Amino acid sequence: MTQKPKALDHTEAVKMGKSCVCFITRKAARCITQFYDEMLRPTGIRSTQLTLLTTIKILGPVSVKRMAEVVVMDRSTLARNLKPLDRQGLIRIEPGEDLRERIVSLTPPGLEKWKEAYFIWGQAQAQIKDRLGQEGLDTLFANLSELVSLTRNR
Amino acid sequence: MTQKPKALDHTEAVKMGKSCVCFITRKAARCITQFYDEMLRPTGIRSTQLTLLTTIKILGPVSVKRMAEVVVMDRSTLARNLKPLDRQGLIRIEPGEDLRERIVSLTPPGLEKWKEAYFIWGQAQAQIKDRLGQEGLDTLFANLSELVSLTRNR
DNA sequence: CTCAGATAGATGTATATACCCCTATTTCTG
DNA sequence: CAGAAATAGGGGTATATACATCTATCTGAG
Repeated sequence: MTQKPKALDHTEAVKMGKSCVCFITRKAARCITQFYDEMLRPTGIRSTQLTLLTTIKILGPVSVKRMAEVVVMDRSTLARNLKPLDRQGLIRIEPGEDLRERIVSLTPPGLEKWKEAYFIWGQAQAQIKDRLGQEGLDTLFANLSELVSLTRNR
Repeated sequence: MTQKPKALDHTEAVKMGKSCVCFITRKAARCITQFYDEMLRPTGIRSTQLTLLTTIKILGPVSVKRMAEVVVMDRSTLARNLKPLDRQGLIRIEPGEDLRERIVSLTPPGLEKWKEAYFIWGQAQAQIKDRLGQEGLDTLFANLSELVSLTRNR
């Protein structure tokens, strides 16, 4: 059989374009982020920031290190992502008892902002649910969680 | 019934942390990107860049505008993401017949780099498949594609 | 043919992301 | 207890991402 390198390359490229988990996941993240961000626009915060506010709300005063573990984000990334929230006065960052640590907590304005954003988040989430159904949503969640743990525990 | 605002807030926050599609998708994208990037490290290119090389390979000489549509990426984002590839000499960017357009194409070194990276991509993809199974992979793809089209066609 | 509107990119700005290396602490070991 | 090892963050660097706005070019209506 004669080989046709060019054609073979092309087939493989197409296959990759259609089956790359990294590509589709990043693409979906871009799209879904835009969707939520657009809805959150009136609040002045973005989806990532809402995630962080929520995490702080749940974990109470918490160190950057611990937060980073929970949201599965690089420590330096998280520290930088916290800055806009700090600048807007939505969170407080102060040294902990262990002076190496920074303890993050929600300010009263931060709590208000969270409530405002949570309301809109509910609307965005409902739109997604309308389209995927609760079952589709559950499957998606299970799949993505699997992906996360797959890449974490190696 | 007496209301307990604080406790209610907390419950809602936890619910959001556990069910936010945007959060889980972004988290998965971070994890999977790190996974692929780590494997691709020896090649000197990253997963996003491999995606772009592949797209260029498939679409042949193509305008930035068209490419952006295909990969579902903002035009300005794409233009900036192409720069590292251009700097490394893996792609060529030149004016099209329509002088407003920039036409992107793969250089011979770019093709070589693509082949090298494709090989590694296959290994990464295989590891994912081992864990999710072909079926799980298909479901994941379907779910995420649904998410993309959901946010695109509104 | 001319000019108004549409289109493709480029640029400014801001956030998001991670790696590497450095510093300040803390903890552990001899 | 003193010095070594571990740990938490900070800052540098580079890429990834999008929106708003600007410029150059093209196209279509008159």
